[in-house]
Amino acid sequence: MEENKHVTIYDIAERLNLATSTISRALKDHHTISDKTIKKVKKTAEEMGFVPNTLAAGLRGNKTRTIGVLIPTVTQPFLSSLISGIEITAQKSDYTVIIMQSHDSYEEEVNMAKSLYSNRVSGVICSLAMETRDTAHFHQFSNNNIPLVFVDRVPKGYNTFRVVIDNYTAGYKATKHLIEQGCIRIAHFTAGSELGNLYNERKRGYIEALKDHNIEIEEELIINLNSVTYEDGVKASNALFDLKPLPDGLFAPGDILAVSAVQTAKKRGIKVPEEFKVIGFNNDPISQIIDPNLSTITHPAEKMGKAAAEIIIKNLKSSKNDDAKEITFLNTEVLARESTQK
Amino acid sequence: MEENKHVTIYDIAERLNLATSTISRALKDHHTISDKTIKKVKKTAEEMGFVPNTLAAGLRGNKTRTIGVLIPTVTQPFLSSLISGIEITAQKSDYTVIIMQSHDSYEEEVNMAKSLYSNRVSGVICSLAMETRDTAHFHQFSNNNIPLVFVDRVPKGYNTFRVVIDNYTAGYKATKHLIEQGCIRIAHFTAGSELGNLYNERKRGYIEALKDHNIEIEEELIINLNSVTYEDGVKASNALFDLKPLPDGLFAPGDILAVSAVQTAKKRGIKVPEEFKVIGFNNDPISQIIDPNLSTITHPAEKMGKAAAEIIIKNLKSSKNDDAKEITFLNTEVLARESTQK
DNA sequence: TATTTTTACGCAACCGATTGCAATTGTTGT
DNA sequence: ACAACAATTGCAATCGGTTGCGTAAAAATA
Repeated sequence: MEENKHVTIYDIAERLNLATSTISRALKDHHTISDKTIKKVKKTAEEMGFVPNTLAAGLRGNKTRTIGVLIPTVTQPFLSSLISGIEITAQKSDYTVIIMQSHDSYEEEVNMAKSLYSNRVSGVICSLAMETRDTAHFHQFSNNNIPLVFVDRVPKGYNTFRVVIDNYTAGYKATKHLIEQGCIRIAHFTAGSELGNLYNERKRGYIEALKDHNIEIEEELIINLNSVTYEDGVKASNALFDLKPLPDGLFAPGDILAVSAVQTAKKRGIKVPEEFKVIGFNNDPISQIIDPNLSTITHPAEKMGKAAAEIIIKNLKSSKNDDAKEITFLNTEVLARESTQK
Repeated sequence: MEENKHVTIYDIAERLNLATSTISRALKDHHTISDKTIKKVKKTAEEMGFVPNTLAAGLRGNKTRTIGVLIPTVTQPFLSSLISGIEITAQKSDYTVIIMQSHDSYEEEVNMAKSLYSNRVSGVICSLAMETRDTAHFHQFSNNNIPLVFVDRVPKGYNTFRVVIDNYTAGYKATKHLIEQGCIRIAHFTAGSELGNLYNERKRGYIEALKDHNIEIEEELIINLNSVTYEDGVKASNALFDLKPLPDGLFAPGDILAVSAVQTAKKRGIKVPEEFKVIGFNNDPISQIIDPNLSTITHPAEKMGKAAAEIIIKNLKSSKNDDAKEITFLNTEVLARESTQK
């Protein structure tokens, strides 16, 4: 096994009797270098198997062309699609993506933010951990002019870029859809109010839709879950089905929860959608697999990832220090499938 | 907005009237530095908000504590779980993970391998792209003593670490399970023989199991798919159900395919598992959602990720240049659920 | 008290690419 | 043929930690 040292521009320079500065410029098609030299350098670089050391370039230029992604986990369909979008866009502009999982832990998020900073990422895309209550650990980016984009689970009162959907409207639409399908006693699952309180927003939409249609809001139909997991969904569903006059609809703010409700209903002999209609959220793959197919709200994960990455890249190009950090809203729509059919 | 320059060890050195070498060593608890100084330095570093520049350290020390992950996509459940495992293990040893998606394209894989090398990753974990036929683009790692671990879809005839399951045995077990459940005409979906030919192995297991149980191998029951997708699964399923004596079982080497078969069967009025039993592969989330629940073969994604990361980290610690690159086999087992019930 | 051994810290080169400015060579104009 | 200018290329500093080696100060030994 050869212990090949990495080939550097010094090696090329020596071979061609040129200065490293010339090599460096030639490789980048700098206009002050003659075409002959450029060709010669590139050819030699290729021959010698030269691969630029991005560390050196990054250190010198103080820019790494790296986007740090800090999210709760990569295994949720929404988040893995988000990553996919980020990565595709980053790739096109020759950016590298570093991914870290907070596992919804505040402490890990803080450490990882520091780690990203330590890696001198050029930009950061983050979806907040559930636990996170304050965002001081992101100041290191803002203070150093490193573009920061929050996606989906975004903090309030922090002037940064945000890429989100309108959770209020989405919640409203989902609920309205149930009403239109004939539901009159509509339940709702919601989750602990975290910093990026998207569940609160969805709930708000739910409540407004009911109000607008003159349906009474019943507190017992709104169940608060500890976590958005299948297990907690089953618990909540059972609690729901224990109610005396059975609700006839459910707006679950996540497909996993909706699926748990559908399956629990089945087990208890409640027919979906005849007796009980369900609409989920996210359009996860499972929504099309489960029987009956799940009506749901689209959540354009990949688009959001692309949008976030584009914001970072654009912002990095035009180094004008925009103080206005716009919020990007992406559309959602109701996907009416079997689980809410009349 | 403050244009805070990053705090460096030079800043700390100046403030404390010490040399940068002392600062550097103090921050790492070097034994030649007095406890007093160490404490003082750490306190000051903290106060000044010092965050080490990993680029500088990486450049100088030629080690970045970064693991590059090169996989087809992050959105497949198996692969996102793999990442999760890698990331968890890396995190524990203070390694950073860089992720790149080849999208099953050979060309992208080549570029990204170069990009990882360019980023001077300390180690590489890769699952090959479908298109990939040769592995020359990985020599840059092997030649430079950068540990390289292939996972799941691994090349043959390349002396590197490999973390895999025994696809032959898994295929054998799956088929045997169907036989035990009473199937006598068992179909099989397989996919184009790529470099890391795990589908071939599973097929081999399928064939051997049939032979061992004196069941004739019928070529028409073995359907070759272009891609392992839901759409192609539906096509293959329809082809299968067009056969005159209907097969009574299917070993699908992926849960998506199995699900497509189950749903196609349902649509055509074929009862699962009464008339047609199906076993999948991977234990994807959908396997537990679909009705009937899908029997499947476990594929320990997270464990495989952890194992791969551990190999890299271990190998990096003991810099002894092991020429023996062991293969790690992880266990798989049959999860008997509804879709193969007698 | 003089000398050897520890202990604690400083000096300066180094990793590899980038870049402002200087220097050299080549062209054009007169 | 010579000045003026453009086209190329070289020099050397720089980014920020790291580390081998040297040295001063403190402690131990003679």
